[in-house]
Amino acid sequence: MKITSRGRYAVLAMVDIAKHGETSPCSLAHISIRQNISLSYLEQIFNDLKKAELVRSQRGPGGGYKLSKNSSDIRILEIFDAIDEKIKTTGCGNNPKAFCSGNGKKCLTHNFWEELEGVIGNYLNSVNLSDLIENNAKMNIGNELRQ
Amino acid sequence: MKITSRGRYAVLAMVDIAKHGETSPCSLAHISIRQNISLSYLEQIFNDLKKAELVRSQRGPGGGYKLSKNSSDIRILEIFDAIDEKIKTTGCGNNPKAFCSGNGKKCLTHNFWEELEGVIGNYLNSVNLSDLIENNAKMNIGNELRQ
DNA sequence: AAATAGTTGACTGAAATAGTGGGTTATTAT
DNA sequence: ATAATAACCCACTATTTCAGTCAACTATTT
Repeated sequence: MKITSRGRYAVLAMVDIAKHGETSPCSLAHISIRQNISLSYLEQIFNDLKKAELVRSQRGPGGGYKLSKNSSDIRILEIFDAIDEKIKTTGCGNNPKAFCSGNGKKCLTHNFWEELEGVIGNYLNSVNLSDLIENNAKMNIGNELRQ
Repeated sequence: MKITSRGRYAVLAMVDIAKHGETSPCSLAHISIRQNISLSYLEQIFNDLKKAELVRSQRGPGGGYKLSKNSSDIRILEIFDAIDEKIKTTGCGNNPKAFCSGNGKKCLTHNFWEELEGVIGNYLNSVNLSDLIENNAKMNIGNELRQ
């Protein structure tokens, strides 16, 4: 069970914007340096984030990206959906026409995997960007400082 | 976020044994047919399950694998651990000596990913093999039959 | 002795992932 | 106007992981 770098980067970059982009937009170049993520890779990711209308872009000097809503209104699950980071634990992808074994029957573990997907999805849906920033602020007391 | 086939197969095969191997051992050949999993692949997986002492083997005709404990005493998380299906959502793997960025600092999202790992781990630890069989029996009422 | 079934290790094809690189277009500041 | 900036877009590649195969060997039972 792993998360792709793409997924991790997307969330990290969004937190970065939530933190630094309150007033003026954040350029990908800055995010790239602050969070140590390849610029070209960020471009691809933000293409998707923009399509999903989680961010707005501004071209030219002084431009960059801003969140399209309040940071407390952007849930991590939305970011996952935007970049197509799927939560997929079943083998069949829940296609009711061709369950697990392909013979229309669910395998012995199908329901369990679906429940696991639910557990993960619920958690990702319960956390928003502003939670992450607050959590970080709390944890920083007596801990390493974060960028 | 995906689970590997290896992980899915391991749990599925263990449920199969829990269901069919009460009295006499289950051969991998039978599991292979019933659950539609490549025999050679199963062999690799059971090598690990045996090392972790989740199953006992019996060679020769009539042989096969049996659970080494009661099905209600085998938690899904143990199976994951046995076959090295890691729950890994951080980028750095939680190595305290070289966090996320490699400079000793945690990234902005590190704590969040760790919490997610906790949520998933807790769930996998809360379910055992006998739960899966019972759940299936329940769901079968008014649902498709399972193999 | 023959059949069964676990044990072991090397190897392969395919797919996904992560990342690079080059060029284009819009906007802003000088 | 022009130069700088930064988003936008597309094609390509290297690496890794995954899933599965193949072949040979050993122990056990009938």
